[in-house]
Amino acid sequence: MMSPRTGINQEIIINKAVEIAEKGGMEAVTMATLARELSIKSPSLYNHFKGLKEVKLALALKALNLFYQYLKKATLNQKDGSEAIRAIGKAYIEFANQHPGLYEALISSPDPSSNTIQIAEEAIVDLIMEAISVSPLNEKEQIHAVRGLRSLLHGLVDLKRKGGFNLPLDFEESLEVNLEIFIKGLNEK
Amino acid sequence: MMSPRTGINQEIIINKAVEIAEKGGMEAVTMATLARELSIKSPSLYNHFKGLKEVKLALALKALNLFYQYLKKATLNQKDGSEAIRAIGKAYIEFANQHPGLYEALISSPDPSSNTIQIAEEAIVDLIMEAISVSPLNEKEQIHAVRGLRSLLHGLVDLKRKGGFNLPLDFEESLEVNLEIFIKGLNEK
DNA sequence: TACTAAAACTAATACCATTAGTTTTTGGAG
DNA sequence: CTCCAAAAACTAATGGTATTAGTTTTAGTA
Repeated sequence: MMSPRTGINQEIIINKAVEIAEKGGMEAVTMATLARELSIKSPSLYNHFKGLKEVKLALALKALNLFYQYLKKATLNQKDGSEAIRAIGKAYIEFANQHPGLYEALISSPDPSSNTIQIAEEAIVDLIMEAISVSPLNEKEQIHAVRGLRSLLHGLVDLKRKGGFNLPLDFEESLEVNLEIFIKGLNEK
Repeated sequence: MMSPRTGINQEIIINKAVEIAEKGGMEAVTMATLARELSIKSPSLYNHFKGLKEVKLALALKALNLFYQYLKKATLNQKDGSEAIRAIGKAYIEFANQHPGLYEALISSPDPSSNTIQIAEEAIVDLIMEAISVSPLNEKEQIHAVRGLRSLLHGLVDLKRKGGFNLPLDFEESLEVNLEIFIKGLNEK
């Protein structure tokens, strides 16, 4: 089906990229590192991807889908609104803690306007929307609130990773307190 | 006082780095670009800074102080808690919109454990703390809430910049709705 | 078995940061 | 007023990165 000389392919490259991102973060995902780890020379990678950006885009897509699966699992057991929000918040931070490299990959897509990326993001947004749609807000406000919850969670992850939280105060507790603040604010009309 | 051959100095370099960051983002802040813009050769920069990381640290510090001044001004007119939170939130997003390169610089300090950086960050945290200290939360919860507000605002900025908001919905409105959710959640016990 | 196309390769270019070693310059000491 | 030492510039070189062009290898298919 693929004719002559079946060697490395896109899937193999992206799997290796996942591995490298998990070990060393996005900074380690380079054509040079990929080639070394795959025991080929870096120009050979251009037979499969146009360049590093395209590799990172495919990696972002893979990471987004893994992230979605993780969040989905966490919300499977039917829960009411508040519980669903807590479950999503907890899962979001768990994923980012356990897979910092993948989280970095999915958040720093080199081309956010890409169709495939937007579709994958939409699935996550829909998941969060379900949890929030129980609130007394109108639909527009609910979409704003989804942005708010995503921003809160991403902000917590990103500021923590960048050393923005210096006071000796438990991070998990910060998550819990702020989820409660968000839930209360959402339901108090 | 500085003896022989007074040429370029740290201040001049950082001012140019600010200029470059404002125009082209942190990606454009390189030793090569700095040297070109200052009409010197890049190795000469090493007479004034140990390397690019040190330059970026000094730039982050400068950006943090400018950011602090901006937020400070926005909260000068004595306001009650909720109004202060709205003012800080608005100013935070304004600064990030008007100076995306500086915001990027201050948030991506190459060494968050640096003393000078931590002191500058603390000033900003204190500013936000003042606004939040009106709430009925205990002190520990208030610190968590400061983290929450910072995370919400940073998340909004960062997700927007990275193309994370695709629905045709006004960004400023997202800010306003989520500030109200936060304020309500903060005050409802 | 031979051809073809994919996938590897080598070689080269053009960036980047950084180090080592050399030259230039100039304020202040004599 | 001269000279000298130290600061700040320079050149040259190394090694890292992405990428392009052109060549060789290889394996499935005709």
